Amino acid sequence: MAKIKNNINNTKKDIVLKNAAILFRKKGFKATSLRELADTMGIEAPSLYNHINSKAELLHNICFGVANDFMTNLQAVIATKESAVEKIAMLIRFHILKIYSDFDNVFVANHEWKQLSKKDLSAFITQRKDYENCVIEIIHTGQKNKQMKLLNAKIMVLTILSAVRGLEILQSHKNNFSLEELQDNMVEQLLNGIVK
Amino acid sequence: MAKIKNNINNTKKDIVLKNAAILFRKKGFKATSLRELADTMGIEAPSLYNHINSKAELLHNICFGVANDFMTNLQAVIATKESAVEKIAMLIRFHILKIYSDFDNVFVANHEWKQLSKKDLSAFITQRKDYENCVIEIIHTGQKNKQMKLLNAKIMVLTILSAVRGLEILQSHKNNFSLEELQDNMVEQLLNGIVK
DNA sequence: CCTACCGATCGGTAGG
DNA sequence: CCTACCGATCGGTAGG
Repeated sequence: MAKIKNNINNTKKDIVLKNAAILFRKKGFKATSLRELADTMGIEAPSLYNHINSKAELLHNICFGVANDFMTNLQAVIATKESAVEKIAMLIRFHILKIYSDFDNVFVANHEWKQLSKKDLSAFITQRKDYENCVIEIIHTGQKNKQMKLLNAKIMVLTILSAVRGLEILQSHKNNFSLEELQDNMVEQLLNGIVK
Repeated sequence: MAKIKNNINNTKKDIVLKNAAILFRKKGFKATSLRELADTMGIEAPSLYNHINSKAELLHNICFGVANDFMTNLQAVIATKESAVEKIAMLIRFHILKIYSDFDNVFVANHEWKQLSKKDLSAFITQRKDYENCVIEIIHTGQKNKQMKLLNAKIMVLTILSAVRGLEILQSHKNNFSLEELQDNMVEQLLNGIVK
């Protein structure tokens, strides 16, 4: 009988990936052993190799999975007819949505990518750079259209991405405010500031 | 002859700490071995123990050193007679100054603190929480004085601290803009936004 | 999916 | 500051 794959976590490999993301997020990639990971599934460490090829592969799948999600969304946002300001708002909202709904994977991609293998690492950095350059382009458009201030566009993007990527404290605050409240407040602050 | 200690990097322990910060920043705490660290000084690993007591002690000193710097500055800022808005601007400027002038230590404190020993970890988290609560208090004052918008104060602080703490990409951009430009742009964006 | 086990590497100690 | 070495743990393999 052939196994039916779908996008929900149900293959064994998906479960391994999900549990790996949780452990990598809590303890870090290097500090997580495959024995611990196997423990979360009630199996022995060598049995993991029926589902994966290496520990590095787990981090690879998590980091590039997240990176692809963001890149896909970015391209969809760029393709819309919205204004530059609205596009930036959409990006901020998506970052917060993702970290809210897919916390472990996003956190690991944001904090553990340095542990990727040498080859993966350079590909990941390139993808990040591409992402940032696309956002800078949006800002440039907004500045040409006189929608946005003539601040340094690189710094503007660094600030926005740094703010949305670094929301590590979120988990403990998750009960304090809803997704919408977080999105609305952060979009308002990053676009229009906090001073009256 | 007694050794004369001063605040500049010149005792052997200071050199160990400085080199440790560089390695921890580049590779992560767990991924850095004491043998590598010893290599940077041209000595063998066991010789490190003439200057330190454990690997954990290195991370402890880095993280709490940075945390104390920020806490000291925060108290100085709070003690001034400046407005709430100006106080927040001062905090943002200090964060950027520190990450600019003391990059390795600040980066490690921001990204590797989860690897602290259990006891250190809870103390560090408490100190962070205290810091955030103090900043929230400043925001509340600004809101009461009608200087600041009535956005969620916790989210405002999370956003500001996330933005200044996550400036990891800074090192590669260090030649692209000066400290003052980075400070001015980020203060303007975080306080007044990027939309005209 | 298991048991048995490997070579490598780790933080750290003993003793000088 | 060194050499010699330790027990523990790691990612991963062999073989069933």
